[in-house]
Amino acid sequence: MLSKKAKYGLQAIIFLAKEEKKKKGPIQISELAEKENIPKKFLEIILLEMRKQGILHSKMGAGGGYSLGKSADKISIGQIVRLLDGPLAQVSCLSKTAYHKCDECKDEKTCEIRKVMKKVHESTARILDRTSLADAVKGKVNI
Amino acid sequence: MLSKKAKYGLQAIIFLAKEEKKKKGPIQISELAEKENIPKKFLEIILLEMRKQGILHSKMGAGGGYSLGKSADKISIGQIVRLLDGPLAQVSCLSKTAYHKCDECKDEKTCEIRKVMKKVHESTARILDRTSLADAVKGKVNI
DNA sequence: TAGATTATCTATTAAACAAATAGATTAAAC
DNA sequence: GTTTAATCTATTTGTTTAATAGATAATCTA
Repeated sequence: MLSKKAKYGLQAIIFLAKEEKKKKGPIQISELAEKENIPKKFLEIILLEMRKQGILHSKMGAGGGYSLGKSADKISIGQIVRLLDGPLAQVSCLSKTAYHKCDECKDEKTCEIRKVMKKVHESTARILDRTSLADAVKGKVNI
Repeated sequence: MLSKKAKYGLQAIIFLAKEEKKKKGPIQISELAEKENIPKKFLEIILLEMRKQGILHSKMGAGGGYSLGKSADKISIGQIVRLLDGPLAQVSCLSKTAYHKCDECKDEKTCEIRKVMKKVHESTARILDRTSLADAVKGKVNI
């Protein structure tokens, strides 16, 4: 399951991507929180994390707010989910972004669990990394 | 990520499936715990849950222990994971076994997050539901 | 330059969940 | 009736999730 954090983050960035098209400058946290029904303070934390990764851009002060940090077709859904919820892999020995040998595992080569989850991970990563924010907004999912 | 519970459970049932072939009667929790390096008391809980679902069978008293509750080709990996870690779906509105409307969601039909995660869920469920315990033990994964 | 606006930082909290442990009880075999 | 092994009841510890509060820093406008 996605955490609320990841869900809120996705909702927010999708909202921003849609606004981007209207060319009306940055959106304030409070507006975003209200429109998407997300607890404001929690949203602050989430947006900040995305900004630190460069997928969002922010501006302080009057007339400030949040906007996309790069073009929506350069942001993948996978990147967002990994950032907010951690690795996509079901077992850490499969993660490319955060590899870590499983504690109990005797032999990665013969581990049956790993073998099954490898397929799951591959198909998940494939979909999420190939589908950009721009695609998602259009309702297009690349398999 | 799989929880330790699910990982332990899979390790244990795979072990049992392999033993089944040797036709040597049930395996005791303590042996299982030792061979697979799983905390015994924790393993008890896990095995019990699987027994209650009918995928394991147990026998008390001397000479007792655990064995598969049905043939390994009638147990899917998906069933085990769902049992121990809950629904496979990334968002509850996609789960067939535990459907639940998302709190914040305005319209399921147009939700972009749902649309992407639907594909992920479909491919995950496909793999895990089509791969039986017997397959997994053979190192075979059905896509 | 003062005041308003808006993001950012530091800190804290409550509740839920994950992971594990301890001890008593029940069922079966011999 | 003693031994073996699963089962039940209860508790504990630590971590994570989700959220809130209040102070601070940057930017705009009048």
